[in-house]
Amino acid sequence: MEQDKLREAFEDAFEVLTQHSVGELQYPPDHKNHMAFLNRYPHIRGNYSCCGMLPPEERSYNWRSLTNGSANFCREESFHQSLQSITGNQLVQTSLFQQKGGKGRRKLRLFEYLFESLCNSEMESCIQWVDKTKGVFQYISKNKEKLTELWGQRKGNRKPMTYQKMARALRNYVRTGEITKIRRKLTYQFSEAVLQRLSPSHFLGKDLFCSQYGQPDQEYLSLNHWNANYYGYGSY
DNA sequence: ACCTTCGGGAACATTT
DNA sequence: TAAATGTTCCCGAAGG
Repeated sequence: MEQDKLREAFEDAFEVLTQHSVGELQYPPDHKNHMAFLNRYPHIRGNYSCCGMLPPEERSYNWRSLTNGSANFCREESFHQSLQSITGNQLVQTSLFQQKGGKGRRKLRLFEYLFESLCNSEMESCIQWVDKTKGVFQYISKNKEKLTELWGQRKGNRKPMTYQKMARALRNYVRTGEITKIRRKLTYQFSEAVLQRLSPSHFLGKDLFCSQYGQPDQEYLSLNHWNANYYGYGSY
């Protein structure tokens, strides 16, 4: 009984944490890891509301829930403060290159794959940060096809993925506001809401979003304001 | 002129 | 079944 509760608590905590990271998810295989995890992050105790996540049965992965979730996440000061002890890398490494078996597994999305690649030093020759804090990144012209081919393989596409096709998918992101195109060759920018989801630690210390004085609805305004500046990257 | 990059329409496929 | 999320193909434009 006690073990079941502990296990549930861990699963909640792990999911909460990894939902704000990137990639496909997997529960660790044994209970030792559960315990080690909880000991390492005792502030995360399997409360979905601690970062605005819905319980699994209510959760949907559309854009609206993503932005709402990140807004709620930013309102939770205690969780915000707790995360200060976790680096972006730690968050990423918790779930990168992993798969969640069993319930609720979802597809890896392209922007998650891009973020994952940006955090992977082995992909530096293919894609790099231009301004990590603002989520601006750039494909490396010479090797970008390697990155796209790996994406295609990972998705198990019928035909090889190309930059042309990946860029087409990115333009869909531009339409939905998840990514903006920077007026610079091969350069894009994650939207702030996407960045918050992928790596909340990006925003630690940014009073723009996590201020205790901030109003929840302001996120959308600030998001627009933030994106409105994207033409200003001509100096890069 | 050529190549690369960009932008979008449209049909189609897969997953949730 | 419908919606979400790409994937694939195509065409034309812009810029170096």
